[in-house]
Amino acid sequence: MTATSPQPPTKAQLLELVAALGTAQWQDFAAAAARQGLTSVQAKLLAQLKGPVPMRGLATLLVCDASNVTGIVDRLEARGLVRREPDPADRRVKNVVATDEGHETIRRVRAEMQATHTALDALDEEERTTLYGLLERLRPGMERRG
Amino acid sequence: MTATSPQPPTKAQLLELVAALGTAQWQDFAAAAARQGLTSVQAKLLAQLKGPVPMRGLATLLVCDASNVTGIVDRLEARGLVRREPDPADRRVKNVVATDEGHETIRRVRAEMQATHTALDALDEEERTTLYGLLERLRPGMERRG
DNA sequence: CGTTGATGCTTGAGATCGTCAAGCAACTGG
DNA sequence: CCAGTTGCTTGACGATCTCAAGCATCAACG
Repeated sequence: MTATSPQPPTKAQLLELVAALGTAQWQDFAAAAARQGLTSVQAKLLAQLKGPVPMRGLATLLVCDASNVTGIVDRLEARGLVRREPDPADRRVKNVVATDEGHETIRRVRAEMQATHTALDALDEEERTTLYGLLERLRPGMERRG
Repeated sequence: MTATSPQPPTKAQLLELVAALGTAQWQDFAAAAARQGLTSVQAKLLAQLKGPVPMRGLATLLVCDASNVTGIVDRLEARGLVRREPDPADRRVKNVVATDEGHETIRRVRAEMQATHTALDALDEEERTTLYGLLERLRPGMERRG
């Protein structure tokens, strides 16, 4: 059935496959987060904190209401994984920063996404380069509405 | 910057890109579902119903507790999008079936995932074939734990 | 047949997630 | 100084999710 040039997949098939892998990866992430005692959303927020980010910025990144971020940060802060710092330029703003323990925790989550790591290990360097290129081509259409 | 053979991406870069696209696609799906008055989870459940599926099977497909499925199906049933039918072979089992309106609703959700459709339209047939092949190579590592 | 154990589903309690409306503090532009 | 905007929090409420408990049914065994 498979020669050097198989039948091109329909858009529906491709869409289904992309959805399936997206779901699988998300659940891998959620499971890894749970092992660190975090919900998926908490881990996702923590993953954004390479530097200080204002509450409003987090709401934008997570595509949710700002009032929702308040609660998530509350719980992370209660566990010592993030800190709220005043913004020197605007006293309304609170910048969220990951603590050392926060950074270490999200590093562990990423390291423990076994299913994803295993899957990526199945590709050689050339295939990864090709895949990366194709996915980058998809990105422009995906980010910021459709 | 880009020659015919760019530097191979690190696994971390590839992982980040996969995660970003997975997130974008999920939010595209959630937005399309919301336009039909559904939450993402309700739409996701509805998307599984090509035929009758027992409650327990849905819990397995959605990777969640069976008691959770009860509530989601309750709400879908109250809106006439699914039905619970007795299983002729096992009176404990209730099979969930999408109604005509349920099928039509999930069809509309899929059709309205504009960002995803637009993104896929950016690829030509050969690229889609290549991408499909690579994603299929990833699947074995992703499904069923890692 | 009857008992024992496993399985399918629901219920209730409790936590998190998510939105909206309202409120206060602080910035911005006249 | 004043009006409008913006950033964050609070409270109310619904949806999602897990766990423990309960009921009905099935399967297996004596």
